[in-house]
Amino acid sequence: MKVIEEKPRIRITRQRKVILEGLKNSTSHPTAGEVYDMVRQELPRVSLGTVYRNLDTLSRDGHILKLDLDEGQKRFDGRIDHHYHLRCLSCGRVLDINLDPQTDIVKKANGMNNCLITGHKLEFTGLCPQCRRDEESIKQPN
Amino acid sequence: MKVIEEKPRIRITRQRKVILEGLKNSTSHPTAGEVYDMVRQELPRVSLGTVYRNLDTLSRDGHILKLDLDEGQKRFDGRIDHHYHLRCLSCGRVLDINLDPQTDIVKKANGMNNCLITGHKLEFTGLCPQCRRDEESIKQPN
DNA sequence: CTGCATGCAAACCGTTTGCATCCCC
DNA sequence: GGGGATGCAAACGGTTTGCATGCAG
Repeated sequence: MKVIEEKPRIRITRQRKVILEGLKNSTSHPTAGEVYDMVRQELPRVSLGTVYRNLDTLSRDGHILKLDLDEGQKRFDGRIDHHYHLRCLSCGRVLDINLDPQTDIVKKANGMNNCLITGHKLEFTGLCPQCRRDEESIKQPN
Repeated sequence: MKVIEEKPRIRITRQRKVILEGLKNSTSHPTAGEVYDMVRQELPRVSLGTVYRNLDTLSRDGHILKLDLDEGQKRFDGRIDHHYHLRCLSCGRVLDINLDPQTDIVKKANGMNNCLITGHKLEFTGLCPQCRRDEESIKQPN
């Protein structure tokens, strides 16, 4: 994961290393608070402000993604290629949806209203595999 | 959409009437604070709490939409059919995008990951017509 | 050794809520 | 008249920020 070395602007601190590696090794799309908890296990004296500042810096420099899904707080993603998410309405979990970026939609939308569309975000809602299974087993017990 | 008649639960107060009519006659997707300002012109003694409570009630009952786009605060929409939005990266304005709901995408995504997708939200980003024009006139002055 | 990054705590901002009063039905 | 709705103000939760100190380069 030679993400940081290529951008000399950012100073590599222990806090940053832990945050970035934590996110790269996770698919859980944690909130800032959850990242804070994670980092604290390795660096107990880290401050929440530092976590916020670094999540900001790292996302601004393109090392991570800052996700703003339909809930109060933001989430962070170590996977930075353009992809979509599902938010489970039952448990709140956020999962990746492996659907190729739908550039044709952007093309379709781009003609309308004389706008110039440069990006898009697609958020799915529904049930994650676990909750789906749970729900089905309630309705149809063996 | 006989939404109101079937739900006698909501009491029709002056505050609610002003909020709802204001939203129905607008396409600007105002924030709660902007709705507050609008209502205050008619009911100067209205409280911000009341505005929040009513925006909540009205959206919960399906009379308006609560939008959570990628910015700090939520916006509200008097148009309740499923449609998409563009957020202008230059001026922050939010506009409707008249693109039919892309149900085929949901179908495509639904097979993956064993999820059960029940809804989706599509947010475009780019330049609104005004800002697009402004930008072009800067680059290519006559 | 320089100045960006940190820890700490206070501030911030959008939103929610408790309570006494009001007013719609 | 009764109970939901209001105004007011305080509280809340996530996030940001000012400042003195620390540490990476």
